[in-house]
Amino acid sequence: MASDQTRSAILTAAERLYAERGFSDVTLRDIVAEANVNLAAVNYHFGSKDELIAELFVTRSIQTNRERLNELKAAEEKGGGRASIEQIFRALVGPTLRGCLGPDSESSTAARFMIRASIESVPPIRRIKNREIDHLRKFAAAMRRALPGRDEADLYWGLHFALSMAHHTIREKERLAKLSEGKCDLNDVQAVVDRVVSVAATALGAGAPVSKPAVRTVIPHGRLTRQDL
Amino acid sequence: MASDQTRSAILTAAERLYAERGFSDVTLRDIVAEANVNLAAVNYHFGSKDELIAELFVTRSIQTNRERLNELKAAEEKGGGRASIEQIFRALVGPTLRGCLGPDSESSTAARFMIRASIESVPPIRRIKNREIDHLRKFAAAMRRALPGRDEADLYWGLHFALSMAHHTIREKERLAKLSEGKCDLNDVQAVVDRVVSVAATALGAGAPVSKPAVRTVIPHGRLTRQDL
DNA sequence: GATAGTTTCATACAAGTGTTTGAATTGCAA
DNA sequence: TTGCAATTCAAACACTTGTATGAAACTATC
Repeated sequence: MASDQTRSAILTAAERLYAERGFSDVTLRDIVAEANVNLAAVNYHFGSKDELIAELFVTRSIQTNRERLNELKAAEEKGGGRASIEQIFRALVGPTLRGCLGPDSESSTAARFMIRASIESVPPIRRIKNREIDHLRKFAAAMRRALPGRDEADLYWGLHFALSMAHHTIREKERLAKLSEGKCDLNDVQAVVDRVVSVAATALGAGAPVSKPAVRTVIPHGRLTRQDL
Repeated sequence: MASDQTRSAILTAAERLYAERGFSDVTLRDIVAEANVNLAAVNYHFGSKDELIAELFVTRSIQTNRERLNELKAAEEKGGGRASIEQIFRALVGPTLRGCLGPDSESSTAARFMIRASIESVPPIRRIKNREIDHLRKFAAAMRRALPGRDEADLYWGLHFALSMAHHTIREKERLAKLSEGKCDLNDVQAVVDRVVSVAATALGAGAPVSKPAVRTVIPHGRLTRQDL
């Protein structure tokens, strides 16, 4: 099984290059040059370029989804099996926004990679995103528990809008900063999360948002367990 | 000047193929085969593949932006130089949503092309989108007139969220339909527009949304005036 | 230390890409 | 009809791309 040295060198180099220059501008030859490995190593270790990209994306997605579910679970346990709608939305959009915005989003390769993935959307990543539905259903279920009797469509629209605001903020953060001439502070992640949660919750006719801190640890790339995402 | 027949045949074929199969799957050879013209015609008439894509996108963007501004202007004139925040949001998201959602979005090549452009985001299109800021500033100005004294950042966030919900709904309409198992009706465009406007306006602390019909005419492709977009 | 399995390597492959070329053709005006 | 510019065309160009190959180097086991 050797040291996996080559394998993780490829992952690290690929993530950095994709984060910096985007998927369409980076070739396998760029990656192996950066990683100081042979060209054939990519196909040997990953099978194909697309599988390499998929593994990069899955690794980061697993982390985000785990954080989301942890936060949701914590909120529900504290509330005796039921979380407030604000807590649910916070668990949904918090991890993503904290990961892709904020002070270290410029320095963190993982964050910049995920932003690229959000903007460019190449085929292997699209395929994975399509499997995210099961994950979202868990949040829909939590919302149903929080707002019983509420029209189902309203709940889904609320979930959808919460994700809309979070993802679009990440995708277009530069444009928003330029448009607002810096008046919208995208570095204050806490405030951004509060705002998104507040708007999403208000749209559902719930109360005012609550504030809550959170931590984030970064998974290094390595052999992947891939329990799906 | 000849008949421009070749030129518009290329535009038509390109838009259809891009709409159907996406940018990454369609080559110039596919396009010229569909258009029954010579391969070199693309470079002769457009200069490059990217300029062809840019022209396709600019044509449709001009249409959307014109509709937006017309609707905004109409609302402001009716309100004596000041439109309500709901009217402003409606003018902003209505044309896009009507164009990309609704019954004819499956049949309309233009609509499917714009959805592709929203999902895939290739370089020439990204470059054009970056120039959209001037256009958005006009809406920011209208919002300032509608809600004088309101914090500037709030206004920009409101504008941003309105666009977030509209664009994300277009991008992920299939996922939302699947997630909600059809409970979210994306064919009722009027209702979708109402919902987006309502949420965006509520987020700004304004009142309930108003309802308003609108018409849409499709510009055929042809020689482009390109007064920017 | 021989053997079997894994990993690395240089190199070639095969195909597809947008673009260019220069000659043919067309259309229109003088 | 002639002349000239605009357009079309077949062909090739010049690369880049991801992938495959088969020998070499390494590693661990017996």
